Formats: sequence, C-alpha cells, structure tokens
Amino acid sequence: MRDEREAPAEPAREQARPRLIGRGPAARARPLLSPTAIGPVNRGRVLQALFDLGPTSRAELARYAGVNRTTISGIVQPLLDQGVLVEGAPLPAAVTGGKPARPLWFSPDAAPICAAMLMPHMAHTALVSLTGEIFAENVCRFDPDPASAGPLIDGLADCLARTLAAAGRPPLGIGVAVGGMVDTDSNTIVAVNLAPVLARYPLGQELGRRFRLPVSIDHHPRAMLLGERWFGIGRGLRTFAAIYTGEVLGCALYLDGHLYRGPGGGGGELGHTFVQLDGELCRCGRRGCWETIATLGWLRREARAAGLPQPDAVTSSRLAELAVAGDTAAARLMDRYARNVAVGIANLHQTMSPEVYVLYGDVVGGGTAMRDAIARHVRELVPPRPGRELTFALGDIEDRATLRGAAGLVLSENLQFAL
Amino acid sequence: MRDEREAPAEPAREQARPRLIGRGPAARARPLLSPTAIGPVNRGRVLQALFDLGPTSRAELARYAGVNRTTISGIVQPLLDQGVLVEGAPLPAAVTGGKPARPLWFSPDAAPICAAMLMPHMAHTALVSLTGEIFAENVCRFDPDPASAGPLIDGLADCLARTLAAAGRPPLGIGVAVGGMVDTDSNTIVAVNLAPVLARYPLGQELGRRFRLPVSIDHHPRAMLLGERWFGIGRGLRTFAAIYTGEVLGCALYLDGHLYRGPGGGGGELGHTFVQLDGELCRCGRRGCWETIATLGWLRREARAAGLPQPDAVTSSRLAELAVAGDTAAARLMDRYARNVAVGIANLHQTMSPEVYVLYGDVVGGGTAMRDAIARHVRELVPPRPGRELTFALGDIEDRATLRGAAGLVLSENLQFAL
DNA sequence: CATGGTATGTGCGAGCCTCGAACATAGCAC
DNA sequence: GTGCTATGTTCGAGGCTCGCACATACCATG
Repeated sequence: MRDEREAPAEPAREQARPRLIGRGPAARARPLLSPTAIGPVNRGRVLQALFDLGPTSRAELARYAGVNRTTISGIVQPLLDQGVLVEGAPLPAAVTGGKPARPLWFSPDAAPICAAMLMPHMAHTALVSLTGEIFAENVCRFDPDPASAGPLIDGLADCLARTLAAAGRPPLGIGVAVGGMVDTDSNTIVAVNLAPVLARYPLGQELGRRFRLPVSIDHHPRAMLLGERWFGIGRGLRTFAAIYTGEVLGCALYLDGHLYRGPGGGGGELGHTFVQLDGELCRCGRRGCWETIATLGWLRREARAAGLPQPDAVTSSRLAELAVAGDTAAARLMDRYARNVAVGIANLHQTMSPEVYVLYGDVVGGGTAMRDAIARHVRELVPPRPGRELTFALGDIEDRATLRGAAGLVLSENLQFAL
Repeated sequence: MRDEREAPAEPAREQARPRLIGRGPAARARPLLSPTAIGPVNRGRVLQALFDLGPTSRAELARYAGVNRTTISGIVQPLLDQGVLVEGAPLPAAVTGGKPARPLWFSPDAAPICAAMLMPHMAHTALVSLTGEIFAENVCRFDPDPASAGPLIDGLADCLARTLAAAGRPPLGIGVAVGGMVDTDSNTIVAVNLAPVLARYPLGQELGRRFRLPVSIDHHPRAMLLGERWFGIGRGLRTFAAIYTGEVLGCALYLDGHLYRGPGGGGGELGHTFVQLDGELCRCGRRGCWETIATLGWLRREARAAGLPQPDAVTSSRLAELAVAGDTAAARLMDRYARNVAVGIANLHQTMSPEVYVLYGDVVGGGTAMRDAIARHVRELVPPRPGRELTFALGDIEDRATLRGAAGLVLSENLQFAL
C-alpha cells in the first residue's frame, strides 16, 4: 500500500515535489505542440469531421472546423492523391447560386480495417471499410474448457488469416474486441470469464508478431461504444454511454470527445456497483451488486417464480412476445426488469450525466417497448435537471456492433491523436 | 422528449447526417490547430508543468516536456520579462559537474487571483497568489432566508471589493465556488439549497459587470478538486476524485488530465445514487440514496439510537475523540459511518477507477483514523484488480480548500486551453 | 444571350513557432 | 591551467495556417 498523506497546513509550495503522489518516475507532461505535429493532428480532425458529417465539401468542412478553405484543401489533397478519399458528383447549387460543391467521402478502395471479436466460445473476424460496411466475415468455434491458450489463439489467427486474404490492400490495422478484462496499456488480456487460460495473455503483441500489423485490443463494451462513435449513433456526440446487458453487465463511456479508459484500462465495471447493500449474493462475493438484479440470471429466476413457460430460456425478446400476446405476468416481469436495468443507468447518470445511452445485448431483443420502459424508469429515478434531456437508443445486433467497434479501436488509434 | 432512434440495419452511411442525435445547430468540431494557437497552448502547458513540479530549471522543463531547451527559453523569457516568473538562486551543480541550473518559479509580485466562496449563510473572499498563499481575506454573513438575491450579492460584492482593494495589481480574474448547482456553460447558478432566491441567478455576468474582470464560477466540490490539482495533492495526477461529506455529499472528478464537467455542468451528483433500493426515504423523494446513509443526518440519528451524549452535535471529529477515549459505541458507529461513506466511493471506483481520493468536509475531522477506516472499507468493497492501488488523502480544512479551489477555477480557465 | 451575383476551390507570400547546430557560460575534478 | 559536463542563448531552416487575389461554375434577371 502506498503512503497516504494529508494536505499540508503550511504554505504550499516550498517542498512541492516530494508531495506528489502516484507518479511513476517516467512521468511526462502532456507533450508540447510543435509545428510538425499540427499536420497529422489536423488531418485526423478533418477525417473525424468527415465521419461525423458524412460526405461533405471542402468549403463546408472549413466552416465546420472554423478554418480557411485553403487549409482544408491542403489537408485533403494528399488524401485524394493516396486514394483514401474520393470526390463525389457535384451537388446541385443552392437556390442562391454559386459554384456547386463537390462532396468528399471515403473511397471504397481505401485500406479497410481488420476487425475481430474474441469470446470464450468463438471468434468472429471481418473487414470493415471506412464507410462502415462489413465483409469477408469468418467465424470459428472453440472447444469449451481448453487446456491452454494455444488453440484459441490459433483459431483466432486462422480466422484472421482468411479474412486478411480477402483484403485488396493491407488494412490499417487489426482491432480486437475481447469478451473480458483488458489492460489497454500493455495490450494484454487480464482475464476472461469462462476462459481462464487467456488470463494475462499478451494478445496484442502476439497478433502483431504474426501479422505484422498494428493491433489494438480492448474489452467489448468499449469497442461497441467506439463502433457507435465512428459508424453509428455516436457520431458527433461529445458525451454518451454504451450499456451492455445479458448474462453480465458492461458499460463504456465517451466523455467530452474521448473514450474513457481509467488507469490501466479500468473503469466502467458498473455491474459490481451496489444498489441494494443487503441484497442477493453476487458472483463476486459481495451483496447487492447491480448484476444481481439486472442480468438474465435474475430474469430467469423471476420468470420461474412467476410461472412463465420455459423460464430458463426467457429473454427480453421472449418476454416482449409474451407481453404482446397478452400475458400480463410477462408484461409485469418485463417492466420490473426494465426498472432494474434503469437503476444502474440512473446511478451512472447521476455520476457522469451523458446525453445519450445506447443499449446492447439482451434488452435489444425487447425492442422499442423495452427501450421505452427503461427510458421511463430512468427518468423517474433521476432527479430532474432543468433543460437536460435524455436519449435512449437501441444498438446494433451484437456481432455487427462488436465488429464495427473493433474497427473503431483502430480508427481511434489512427485519428484521435491524444495531444 | 426527443425522438429515440435505433441503429439502422442497412449499410450505414448513405443518410448519415439525419441520424445524428443531440447536436445543436451550432455544433462545431474540435477546432483545428494553427501555428498561432501553438504559442498560448504551449505556454499554458509549461506553466502547468511548473505547478506540477515546483521550481524547475529550463533544462529540466525541456526534458519533462520532451522538447528542445531553446523552446522552453523562448516560452519562458516573456514571462520573466512580465514579472510572472522569477529566476531563483543557482542550484549547486550535480557531482558530475556542469553549469548550475537556475530554477524558475512564480514571482510573489505576479498578479494574484481573486477567490470567493458563496454559501447560503456566508461569503468568504481572499486573494490567492500563484504560489498558493491566501491573503487579504474577508468574510460576511447573510441573514437567513432573505427575500431576494440582492442582499446576498451585495454582501459578496462588498467582500470582493475589500479584498480587491488589497491587491497590488489587477488579479487574473475572479473565481467563485458556490454551495449549490451551477451551470458552467452560462456561468449561472441553477439552485442553492437553503437559499432559493439565488436560483437561476446570472452570477458570472453580474460580477463581471461590477468588477470588469473575467469571472469563473462552479459548484464547490469541483472547485475544491481544482484547488488540489493546482496547489495540492492533485498536482501531476492524471485521474483523481474529490469527495465532500457533511450535511450533504458532493463529488468531483479529474479524468485523464481534465476536470470533468458533464453537459451543462452536470455530473458528480453522487449523493443521489441508489445504494439500497428499499432504504430510507431521501430528501429528493426517492429511497436509498447514498445521502441517506453517509451524511451527518444519518450519523446523528444513529448516535441517538446508540445513546451517545449530545447526539445532535455529533461529528466525525467528536466520534474520533470519544473513540480514542475508549467509548466502544462511538468506535463502532464511526466504523459503520466509514463503511457507509466507503460504499459510495466503491461505486464511484467501479465506475471510473480514479487513482486517488481526496476527502473533504466532516470526515476530515475524524483524522487519519477515519481516513484509514474508509480506505479499508473501500478496498474490501471493490473487487480487486491486480496492479492497481488506491490512495486516500485528507484534504485541507474547508474554507482554505475552497478558496484555493476558486482560484483554481481561474487558473484552469487561463491555462488549460481546451483543445 | 449577356450581365451581375454568389459560392467553391486554388496559387502565393507573410507570419508564427519549434528544431538542430553551434556557441558562450559556469561549475567540478585533477 | 586543462578537460569535462551541463545550462542557457543565437541563428537559420522548415512546417503549417492565413489572408488575398483569382479562376471557375452555376443561378437569376432583363
């Protein structure tokens, strides 16, 4: 345990340095800006703006970014020459006249991104174009309970190799969304439930060695969030959250224009926050975690208690069907489930107050009815704050969202120059 | 209510723009960098580094920031000429020889910052030097339950005027820490408990008009956090949290090198997150908020139930005294209180995982015993994450921390060019 | 069909800022 | 005194954006 010091009572400054806490010896300031750094940064920001706006002319981009048109031309021209961008057909001019604008957009022939999801029981790989299309998909299933990480990694690598073979040109990089804890500083898997052999596996390094491409890995809710940020509802938003529901709960945050990764890639482990201190025993050994009331485990126990048919196969999707068919017990259970999910979202909202929540996993099966129920409960559970609104959206189906998210990892690495 | 859309199933891009959610018409990209912008940004970062490191030579700053020595000289020279910085006595050279370094530090004659705290019952103003010293303090008390905002604002303004009269040169600006909700976009008070007349008062604008100085306002936990970031334990940390306890709970977050302010200045309202869904009724009308178990209200009710003397005057400080004196009931209550405080911190930790927590308000009175108890409970309530450590620190006494924090608001405005 | 109006995209020189190399400075050790 | 080391400064080179002027392309009107 590190020493725990108190703020001094004496005038602060004399021995300023010894009082610093928690800084490694290699601590570095945020680097200063240099004229040469401007280029890549601005190129990244222009491309971000393109993602956020869709096909856009140079003049429009200049207005959006608040810079001179010539600046945009200078940034964009090399990208056109390299074939990253293409110039679309001239748009009809506005009624007021003027030279018609030529929108810029990503070339279908630009380098794609190789995306992968790695789950305990399967791997799924694909190429993702800069326009968000998914192609060259490959899937492989793993034996349950493998004795070592080898077979899983080999399976994933085979899948990746097949997918990469379909790429016309070398992709920008490989992004992997992992169904478990990931240390994003070291590109290493920390632990995967149901696949303990993957604990501490240096996945980034290993894939980089095999394929000679930059590799970005992260855990899967964060990847989904980035998929949304680059290709989905998150485009142009400054602050939003992704919530994954199902057997477990997951969460990721986009705050103030940046994916939030806590120290060592922590943060977002909302499933084990307390919502009922003396509640049910959780898998983590504590009582009353959000996971004890907002996962499929809870739902199925309650479905059995309510006498629903096939309680162990109940999902939000099934509940919604039953409710539509007039099963009032199912409708009641669905509402209670929605409220339980809403509790965790409400707590998150009080803590960080993002503007938009994107829901993934099981609750997506419940459709708009489920989404609206969750939204209603969250609004009821959060003290009103005048002028602030809340938006709830249903995310893509799981694999699609995750693959796009894995691609988003690579994009973020390439475009979001930290500064 | 805003419409709530789903991610489309078709290839994403064609009608990209209509799908954007939650963007005002004036949405702007992060601005591009320009050569002229580099100057102020780098100056700000060098000054930040000075705050973080204490008195430091040009060469050391250059190493820390990873830039050429000449660059630092170029940035620092104008600041020396203006009298913001001064060159200290040459430090003895290292054993290995070399020209002795001349550390740079803030001049005692540099422009100070005018800091204020505005609470329902009082105002407290002071000048804060760039070295963190507090002087020219003034205090005024308000009548309870005033009929209008006028007298409160006049009282604050009088206080400010007296403090400003003591300043040798015009201060950098006025920072105000407000004991209530603040909209930092509009520099307006949203609401203050116990002083409803201040609701929606445009404090920033009014003080700017009266004193012709830049004004920054924010709610007081966030100010305290910034005080720590610039003058205290937070120097050089990338991610930490401030937790205020007492009659109410407050919280502020410094994430990845930035103060977190949610949309419209929201976020950090941890007091009304649920920790016991069927718990006590909270002032907010909901049940089981953290505030129902981790404030002085709870503590005093329990003190009465435990038969402690003068239960309505119990504080952490008093509890600690009793416990030291051998009162086991007090010791037990103190531990329960510490655990209740720890619950909210544990939830925050799961959500954002900051490295360091600085505690303010009532629990500071409980001293290291209280801090250690809270630390122990948090560590017990959070699933372990290998390699991550948690640090707990006691903050300054309240007014001091808050005034420095108010000064920190102005510094952040001046130095932390958003970018 | 010619003309004026409007908006887009492109050269060109100016200005800002950092960088590297070379140099002056100031202490230590022998 | 001589060599060594590290700090701080001088100066020219290079990267990037900006404003201005200009070519281009379409509309509306008479």
